[in-house]
Amino acid sequence: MASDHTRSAILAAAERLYADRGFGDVTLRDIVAEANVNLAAVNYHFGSKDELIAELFVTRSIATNRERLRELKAAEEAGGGRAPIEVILRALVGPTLRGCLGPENQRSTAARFMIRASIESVPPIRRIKNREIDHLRKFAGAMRRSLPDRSDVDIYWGLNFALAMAHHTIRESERLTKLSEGQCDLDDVEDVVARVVSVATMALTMAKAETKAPSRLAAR
Amino acid sequence: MASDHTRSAILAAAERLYADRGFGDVTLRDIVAEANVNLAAVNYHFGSKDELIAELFVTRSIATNRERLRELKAAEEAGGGRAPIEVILRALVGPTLRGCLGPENQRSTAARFMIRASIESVPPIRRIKNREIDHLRKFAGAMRRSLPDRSDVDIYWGLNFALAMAHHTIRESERLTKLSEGQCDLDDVEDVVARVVSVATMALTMAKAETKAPSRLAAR
DNA sequence: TTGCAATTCAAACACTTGTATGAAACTATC
DNA sequence: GATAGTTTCATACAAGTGTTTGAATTGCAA
Repeated sequence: MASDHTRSAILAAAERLYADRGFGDVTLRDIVAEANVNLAAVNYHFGSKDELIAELFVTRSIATNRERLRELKAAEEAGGGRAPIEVILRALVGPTLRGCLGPENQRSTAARFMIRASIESVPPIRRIKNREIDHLRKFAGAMRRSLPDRSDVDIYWGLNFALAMAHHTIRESERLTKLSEGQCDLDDVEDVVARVVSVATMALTMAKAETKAPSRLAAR
Repeated sequence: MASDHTRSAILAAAERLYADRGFGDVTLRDIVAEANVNLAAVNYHFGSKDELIAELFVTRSIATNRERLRELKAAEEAGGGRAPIEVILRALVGPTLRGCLGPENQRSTAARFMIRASIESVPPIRRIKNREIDHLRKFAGAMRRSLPDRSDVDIYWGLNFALAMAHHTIRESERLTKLSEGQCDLDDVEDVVARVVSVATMALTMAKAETKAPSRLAAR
């Protein structure tokens, strides 16, 4: 089998470095140094830097999507085709939050890599990313089944806001800690998950009577 | 005064390009081409590329912060020291959303540049960014005055979520449009503002009884 | 006009990037 | 153990980056 030691060493090193420092300032030379392999190995095994990134993203994307869907599926079957909205939202944002926040040694390289990918949107990833929309559509479907009275538009907005809160909290966790002078405990991941899920649930279940009322109350 | 035509042409071109394409793939040569000036002009007038970016960011940061605070101040004075939470939130997220969404010709280069800066977090900007925390603290103060019964932690989380929804919606507007197949109308900016403000208000005013309840309902 | 400082310009520099090359080392099959 | 195919390696390459240089040009004061 030729022991693809080099190949997987490159993949692991690349994922770790990208997760830690972003795509912007990680060079092939950084990666091969971290992986203890020769510079040319990347092009030999993957063809190009972009193809390395693409493979990394595709692999992780499939894995985490399958993981999330499994959780969702289980919840829906347990509820006879309908899962409570909180459970759906928890399946959507829980894994990512748990993988990116909390005690350092419990964080998942994969989750952090995926967050980077969703943030920086480098060309090779942007080309593939449509896949994620189909994935989100499945969640939207489950949400619709869970809340048959809400309009599609409201469902999509709720989904959007849930992802917004989760991703932004991950991205800006340092700023929130600093702003709150440590009062917001981002190491208590389950509390963070609960907060995000709670607000997203409210967004999806509360009446929106006064939503459109004072259009420009504060417009100067 | 020597007619700083070149200087301001560079600033304008850089801001426009950065706003459109991000810091990642805009080179000095792109900027000077857009500004119709010589390549060396950037280093002559600003010292370095990083100092150009820093000046751009500082200028815009001061301006938009002053703008937002003016709106906030006015609202608080009109309410005798306390402004309704909706108005505060609207002052926080309204200008940015209006500047980045809506009809193309109404979008603001400044707002789009600031969003890029808050997303990509390039080194010269990261060094200055502490300033923004002080700015957010002022909003947190107003929110605390508006909702004296809420804990500081809840205030900070509400602030965090409001910014999360606004920024994420801007960043991922294209995806939301695609996901909802056009049903979510991101050109109707006032509707977007209303939705963000509405959810953030709920997050800040609703009781949080069940928040901490089912910690790992869906954990496999 | 003359002189001097500020500005512009074309060109080159030093450096980093991803990629390509061809020889060397290794591995497995006969 | 010789041989063919795979993998590794040091090195070079071409392109792009921000920056520097020193001469040309401009604008303004004496």
